[in-house]
Formats: sequence, C-alpha cells, structure tokens
Amino acid sequence: MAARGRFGQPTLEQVAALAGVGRGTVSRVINKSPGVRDSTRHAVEQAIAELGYIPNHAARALAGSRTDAVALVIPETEKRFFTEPYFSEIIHGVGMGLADTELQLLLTLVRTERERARFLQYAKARRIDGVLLVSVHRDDPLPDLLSEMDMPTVLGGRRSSDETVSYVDSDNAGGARIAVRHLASTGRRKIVTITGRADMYVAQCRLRGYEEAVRGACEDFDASWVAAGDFTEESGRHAMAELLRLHPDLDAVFAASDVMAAGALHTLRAAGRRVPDDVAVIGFDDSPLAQHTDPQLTTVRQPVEEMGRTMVGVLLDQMAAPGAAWRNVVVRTELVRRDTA
Amino acid sequence: MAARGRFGQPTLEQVAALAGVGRGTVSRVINKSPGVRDSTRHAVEQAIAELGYIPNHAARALAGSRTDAVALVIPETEKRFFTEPYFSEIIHGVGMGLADTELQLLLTLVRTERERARFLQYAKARRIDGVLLVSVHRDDPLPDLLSEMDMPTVLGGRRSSDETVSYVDSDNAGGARIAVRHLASTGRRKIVTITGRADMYVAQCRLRGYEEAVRGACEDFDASWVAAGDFTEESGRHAMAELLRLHPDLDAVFAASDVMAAGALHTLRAAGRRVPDDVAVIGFDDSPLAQHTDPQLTTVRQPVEEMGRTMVGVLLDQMAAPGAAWRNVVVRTELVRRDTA
DNA sequence: ATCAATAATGGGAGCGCTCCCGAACGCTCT
DNA sequence: AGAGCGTTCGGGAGCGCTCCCATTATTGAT
Repeated sequence: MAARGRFGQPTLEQVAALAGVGRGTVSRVINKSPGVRDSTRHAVEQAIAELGYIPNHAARALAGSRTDAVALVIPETEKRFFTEPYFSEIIHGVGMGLADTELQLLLTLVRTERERARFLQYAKARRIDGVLLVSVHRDDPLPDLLSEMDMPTVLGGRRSSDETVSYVDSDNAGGARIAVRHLASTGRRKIVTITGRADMYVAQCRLRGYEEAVRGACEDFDASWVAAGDFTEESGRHAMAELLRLHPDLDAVFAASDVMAAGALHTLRAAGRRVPDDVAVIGFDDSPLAQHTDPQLTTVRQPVEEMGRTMVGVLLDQMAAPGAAWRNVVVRTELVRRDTA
Repeated sequence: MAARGRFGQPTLEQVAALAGVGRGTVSRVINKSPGVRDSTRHAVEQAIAELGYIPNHAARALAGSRTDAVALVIPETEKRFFTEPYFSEIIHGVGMGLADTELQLLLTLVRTERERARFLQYAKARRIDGVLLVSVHRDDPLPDLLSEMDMPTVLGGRRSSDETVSYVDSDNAGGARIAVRHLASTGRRKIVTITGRADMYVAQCRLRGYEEAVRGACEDFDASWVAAGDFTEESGRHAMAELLRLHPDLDAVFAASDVMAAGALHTLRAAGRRVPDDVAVIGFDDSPLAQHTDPQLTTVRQPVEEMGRTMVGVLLDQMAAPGAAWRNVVVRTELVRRDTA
C-alpha cells in the first residue's frame, strides 16, 4: 500500500493506486501530456481531487530538472530602491504576469559583490528557470554571464543601443522629445535639462531625445544647457541651482526623472521663480510623487507595470523556446499634463 | 566513475570520489555536521573548491524535506502597493535580514481569493520553510491557517491586541501620543485627527494614542474631532474638508499616515489656511513623500526597514525551534520635526 | 600487547517525481 | 485469420541528496 508522504501529503503513487492506474499515467495527466484516454484522465482527476493531491515540487525539480521559479534581480543600492516607486510597479507588473502561470517569483536584491556572486551560483545550480533583470548599468556583465549559461534572461531597460539580450524598454527618447516639444509649443525658448546618471542608457536616451527636440526648437542651444544629475532629488536641486547661475533667463526645464524634477522645483521656489509662470517644469516617470508636488508635476509617463507584465511574457517565450532569437519590446511613453507646464 | 550532473554541474558523488571519501562524509562536511576529522574535512573542502561543486537544491529539498526558502506575502490590492513605500522598505529590510543566511525570498502578492488559495497550497506542499506576512487585516484567517499546519509564521503588525501568532510591530499608540503632545506643547488647542481604516489594528492604535493624549491636552475634546479616513490621499482630503466644516476653529491635525496628511495639506491650502501658521499638521510613517510636500511634513517615524530585518530574525528563531513560544517585538517610534508643526 | 569503548566513515535505502522502453490492446488491411 | 500499425498504459531506472546503521579506525585503560 502506497503510504502518505512525509508531511501527510498524498503522493503520486497513492493517486495512481486509487485511480487504478500506473504512476506514469498520473504523471501524464498532471503534465497535460497527450496520449491519455479521456475516461482514464477523468478517473485520475477524480482521484486527485479526492485525495487533495499536490505534486511535490522538490521531486519534480529533481526528476525533471526545472524549478518553476524565476528570479527578479534588483541590483540597486539602498537609496534608489525606496525613493523610486519604479520598483514597486515593476514588481507588481511581474506579479500580474506570473499570476496565471505555475511560476514562483524569487526576489533577489543584489547589493554587494558577494550577493552577486551568490546569485550567480544559484543560477548555475539551476535553482531558477529564468531571470528578470532590471536597472542594469552599462558595463554590467551579469546578463551576458547568464545567457552564456543558457539561462533565459530578460532585461527591463537595456545597456546600450545594441543590446545582446532580450529586453523590454520604454521609448525614452520619444518621451523626452514630446516633453520638449510641448514646452516649445507653449512658447518656452530656453529649455534646459537635468540628466540622469551618464552610465545608464536610459539617461542617455532621454538626453538624446531632449537634444533632438531642443535643436529644432531653440536656435541658441549649446552644451551648457545640460546639467548632470544622478536621479536623486539632491542632484536635482544642485543641477537646477547651477543651471540658474549659468542661465538666469531660462524659462523651462526638462528633468530626466520626477524625483529630480521635485528637487528642481524646490530650488526654483527658493530662488523666487514661479512655476509655471516664470519657469515650466516637466519630469519623467509619472511616479506617485508627481501628484504630491506643488504645483502638481507635468511629466512623461512610462507604463512601468505593463513593462513588468511584458517582461514576463518575453521570458515565458524564451523558456518555451530556448535558443530562439532575442525578442525586444519597446513600449510607448506619453505626456501627462498637470500644472507645471 | 561518477559522472557529471545534467547541467555539467559536479555532484556530491564526484566530490567524494575526488576526495577519496564516501558520500556520507561529504554530506557531513557540507552540512557542518560534527564528527568529521579535520584532515578529512580539509580534503573534502579542497575537492569542493577544485570542482566548483554547488549542492543541488532540489535533491536536498527532496531528501531533507526543507526548502531553504521563505515567502513574503503581501495581501494588498493595487493602489496601496504603489503609493506606500512601506512595502519597498519592508522588502529591503527582509532582504537585509536574509542576506547572510542561505534562505531565498519568495515574493507572493495575494490579490484575489484564487491567489490566496494557491498560496495555501504552496504552504501545504511545503515549498517554503516559513512565512512573513505583512499588512494583515483584522479578520484575516491566513495566519491561523498557517500556524495550524505548523508553518513558522511572523506577522508585520498584528491583527488585534491579543495576537496569537508571532509578530513585529511598532509602537503606534506611542507615536500618536508623541505627535499630539508635541502639538499641544506648541500651543495648539484644537487638535483633530484623521484615522486610518477602522478594520486595521494599526489604525485603531494610532487613534487610541491620539485619544489618550488629546484628552489630557484639550478639555473640550469630543468624538466629532475624529474623522474617518482609509489611508488614501483622497480620504485625507475629504476628511479634512469635513473637519474644517465641523470645526472652523481647529488649529492642528494629526493624520494617521503621511499620504492622508498630504491630502489634508491640499485641502487646507485650498481652504486658504496657512500651514503651520494657522494649522499645524503631523503625519505618520515618515515616508519619502514627507520630504516632498510643501511645507515638508512633520511626521512620526517607524523604522520599517528595521522591522523587516527583525521579522526575519524572529522567523529564523521559529524555524530553529518549532513549537516554541510566540515571540513578539515592538519597535519604538519617534517624531521627525520638519516644517508643518 | 589486549580489549572495550568511542570516534569516523562508508554506503544502502529512499525521498516523489519524470523519462522512456516495451507490453498490451485495439484497429485496418490483406 | 494473421500481419502490421498506432494508441495507451505500466513500471523500471534514475535524478542528487540526507538519514541512519553497520563497519572500521582510534583511543585509553589494563
């Protein structure tokens, strides 16, 4: 007589016994493999329901060499993780994408070299079937290492224009262009910008979009209209102050993130400039923060949650067809008009 | 000759062969079991290093019936998950707590009944060794179900004053008291409050703390000073409007969350009240948002990240000594003075 | 040197599943 | 009726590890 498992859980063998079939048949039913007569299938399903059978995951993983788990890797140090709702939204989107699969989500925060090495061990040991990677810096070799070990991998954002791993990205340059054009169309003539970290492609794209549009709109544009930030509020304040010093006559600023825009707003107010009367401001991301600034921030929205969901979709494809071509998706961005521009 | 595993990974058997010992001995070394001579241990470690051996997790889980994974369950619907940085901070704290263990973090968003049932299946099937549960509502049976199946469980926050599962909570009543006392000590005489969802213990505690302190400070206090909110900004605005209508002479408001305080700030400004000159405002949580409001929000800080870390500690204890007594930790809250009070 | 007691060690059994080969059972077609 | 084929099904082998008991090495006491 087939005995119950260690935790009182029924085993596949018991289901087989109850249904009066062999182990293999039950396995076939569970895995929806073809070649089982309908009547047999029903008998097995009946037995499964009766016993409340749940497949043992460890045994499946051992025998079948797949784990039904994917990792979401966030290689971000403290600060940004709190400040940016981006991560919450990605997590949420990924969660939704995974909702009707059998996959589990392993969350891995990689802050130190040690944690990074450990994660690679996990990947090597095949404790996961796939990896979602967000916030990847330009020279990060992790994606390549993963794809070398044939681990299905999808990036959120990309490292450069010729990314060699599947990714889902938003149209950052396009969003920046829309923002600048909107500014220009409302009569602004000196539209400066605050950039994100130069080593992140997303920042480069937003800068590129800005430049493309600003060249078309403002004849006297030059490099001094661009101030470097690093996506923190602090840097937004500093950059804004610097910009104000260099160009007292500026009348609009495009910040590469809402958080930096909030910093800019702060400096602007401290300098006695009225927003949007004297200076118009547009941010990027449409984070919840944008609704809490005063005045409420006009910003470029990227559908982060949708990106998370899409990343899962692409990963699922990769896992289903290993070695298939890279797939890339670029989602649209849009201007959200509020009160600062 | 022992062959390589399916993915080219060396197996324990190979390590044993190379070290010239038996399988059992290698297992003992890996698990740091006693009873291995130093010289033998070194030989094995040497072999492990040489082969780059990584234990196969599935096999361990199957043979040893433990999974080296814990789940963080977030039973929250859309809105709050984005708005509240609380979740990011908890996640971060939990990540830190887990950093120097061998445990993996499984993130489970439970939004629907179906997902809830599925999670219970996972727990029953012992795919995880322990559970961290945050944002639990008063009548949520999940914690009890888990502890009935002997699953080590720790709550972030608690459901009521006589919680029957281990928890880590912050001193909400104390924080509210500090806030009100501060308000009173700066001469405010009509200190109203906006509460959180009545079905959450955390909201009840903050309300209780408020009442305790306000009774001592304002003689004419009555129930009409209390307006119900639900932790959303929206509700903060409405509650504030209502309060203003009932008590045009109010001079201070304590909101049970920063988000609601931000809403209140909005209504106050719209009503032409100056903050903090006419009305002082104190929030709760010290979320990043508090630094972006205008003026910056005075608030009560609860060390969320520390709570996350502590939850892991308590869970580890539970896992080490199953069936041991419940352990509870209440962390301190403190007033963060900014510009609204 | 001898023997009992103790410390190390080897390896069989088994965890619950998937994979896959071959058996059994229809069919159809000569 | 018998051969030949496809469809279903049963169950052995094995995934890589832990558990545990039998076996062997080592130590201390006599």
